[in-house]
Amino acid sequence: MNKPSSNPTLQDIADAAGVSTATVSRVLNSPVSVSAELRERVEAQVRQLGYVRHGAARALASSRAFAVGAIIPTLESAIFASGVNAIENRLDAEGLTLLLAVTNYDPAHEFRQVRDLLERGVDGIILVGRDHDEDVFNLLERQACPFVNTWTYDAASPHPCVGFDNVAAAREVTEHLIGLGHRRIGMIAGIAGGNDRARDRIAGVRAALADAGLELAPRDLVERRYELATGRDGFLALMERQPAERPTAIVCGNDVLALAALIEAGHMGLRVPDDVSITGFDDLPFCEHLPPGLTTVHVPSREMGTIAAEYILERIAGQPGTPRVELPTRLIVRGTTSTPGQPARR
Amino acid sequence: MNKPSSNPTLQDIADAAGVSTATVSRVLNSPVSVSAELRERVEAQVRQLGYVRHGAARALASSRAFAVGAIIPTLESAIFASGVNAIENRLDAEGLTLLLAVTNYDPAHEFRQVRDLLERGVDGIILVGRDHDEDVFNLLERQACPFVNTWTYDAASPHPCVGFDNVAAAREVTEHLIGLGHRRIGMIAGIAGGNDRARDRIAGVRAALADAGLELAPRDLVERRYELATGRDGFLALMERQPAERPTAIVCGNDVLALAALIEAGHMGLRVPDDVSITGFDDLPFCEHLPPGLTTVHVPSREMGTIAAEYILERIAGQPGTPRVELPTRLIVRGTTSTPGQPARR
DNA sequence: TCGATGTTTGTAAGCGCTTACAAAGAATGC
DNA sequence: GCATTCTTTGTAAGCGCTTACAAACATCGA
Repeated sequence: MNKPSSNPTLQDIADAAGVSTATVSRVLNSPVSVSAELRERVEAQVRQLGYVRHGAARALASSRAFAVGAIIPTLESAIFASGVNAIENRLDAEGLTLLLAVTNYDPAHEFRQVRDLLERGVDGIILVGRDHDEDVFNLLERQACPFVNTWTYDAASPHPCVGFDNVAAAREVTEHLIGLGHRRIGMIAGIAGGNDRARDRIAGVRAALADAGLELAPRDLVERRYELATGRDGFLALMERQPAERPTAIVCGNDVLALAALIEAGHMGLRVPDDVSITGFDDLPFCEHLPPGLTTVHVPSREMGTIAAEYILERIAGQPGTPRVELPTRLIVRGTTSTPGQPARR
Repeated sequence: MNKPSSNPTLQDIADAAGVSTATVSRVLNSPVSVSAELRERVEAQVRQLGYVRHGAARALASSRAFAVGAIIPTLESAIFASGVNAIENRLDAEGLTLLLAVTNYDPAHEFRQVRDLLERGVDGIILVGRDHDEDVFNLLERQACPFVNTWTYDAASPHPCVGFDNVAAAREVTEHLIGLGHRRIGMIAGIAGGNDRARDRIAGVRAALADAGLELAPRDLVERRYELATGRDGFLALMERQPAERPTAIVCGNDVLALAALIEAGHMGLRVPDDVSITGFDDLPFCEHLPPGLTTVHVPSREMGTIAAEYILERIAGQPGTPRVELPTRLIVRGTTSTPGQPARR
């Protein structure tokens, strides 16, 4: 409770405990290498003086920041919540701090975030997606900073990634619809520019349709920001035609867009799935609760976060790590999809 | 494109430009104090060599980290998205980085996050709510780190805060319901322990009821985590009684709980607002889209974020700042509330 | 008992930057 | 023209820590 003029330093602890700063440093960083007696004396002083490490000095001397950065596109939805939590848990167990940054889907902002993180000396960086400014990769490589792309898996990518195959997942959803008998399928995609997940999902829908001898007509594809208002607008654009001109099923780029579609369908007086089937992507918590249950793709975010964190930890430890990990997604069929023109299955 | 053995340092730039490290430092930090000629020469080398500042060294030498930390409870909902974005924008304009951390409503975790941020030397910290571990405040004060509580306003608090009066806001919602004729009002609150916002909102409901000579019966109040599953369970607990025994209106601690209530009401075959009125809190984007429109309390998160960031900036600049700022909330009446036993107003 | 080996601790040299201070030169006033 | 002031630049001393290395001491086998 006594207040020194300023924060105590290692030296202060050392003086108070009658040891050298080296010993205090050891007590803090590798306690086993110090005799029990000194260790206790030092720890007592650390507590007594309320010592708080000086991270900058530590980072400078050790050239390790004991932190890993993660840069996610948005805080607007819960998409990244469990992934980020998993990353944090894993890092925390290793004594590392997670530094979280948000880009709001702005590449220039992402570049700045990466640079800021690098300036802070983070030991590794976790990114979302594989579409990043060329400068981002240059910087990362120039600084020899371990990094990994997540939420995407691309065997052909030159960069490490842990995620899933968005093309295959979107293909699976579409095949589900085709299997139900849908022949005219529309899509409300995310904005594809600069967003590989959005682009891959469009490609997956196209591929499935092509396999069935069908196609995604330009007028049946709209791109919208991942928001309710824009999603509703997208649904309206697709469906405000003569019934015969409309798709009978709409694949949405993510669950938010699907929710928007559901809402707008209700607004237009269309029944789901009787009049139109709707699918989402991500399997956010609300999917199972919203009647009639949103058919969607479950994404293994928690696992993805853990594995991404582990990869970075391995790289930090000087090991090569597994640079490309593919995780499975799972189609979750609920109540928003059914045979065209038929009543719901549940 | 030539690759030096390791990252260039200030010294490397200085050598390449034929100036001293002091000059390079000045070019980087206060360009105006350097002659145009030297400045250009230095900037050219900075670009040429791809120089990236060494934040730790900078922090150590200047005892400024050029970063501010923000610690939020969760990433699970969009509640903090706009507030955090606002903080980031404001800090960015000042050349500071936002370091974001998440507690998941765990006080022990919050303490560690604060300590980590302090170790990283952040120049300020923005917290959510005013309920924090005693140790958190001790640490903050001991380190003389500027901080501010947000999402709460308490004139009597010994700590700086910028936010709104949760008691008054919840009171306003309740008065709205009482005004509509409701006499038996139930509440699905957030978990009050360790969460001042949840507690204040309960107090607000109680106060409004008391003013009208009513009360919140113990059986009409349930506390639930802010999740759909738990919220639905809460609604069920309140409503699975004989009609005469049920509240006619349910005040929910936030929009997620209200959405859960809406869903569960549908599930139980209760019409909203005809059979039961429901209110939320936060005014998340979905409120206006979900039919019939959720009556809720609009929270000025963006403004709150900006003002909190500005307060911290002032404190960093050595000024006192305005330590307590109250922002207004706004009751947004939509379709989920009406006279008890009456059809919807829209 | 002695040299070899292992363990614990201390000494001190930086890590890359900022900044007080000094120095040198340019501008100014009288 | 010279003293004074202002502007620009350089010199060098740290900031608080980690860690290679050395030193001191204990342990052990032969």
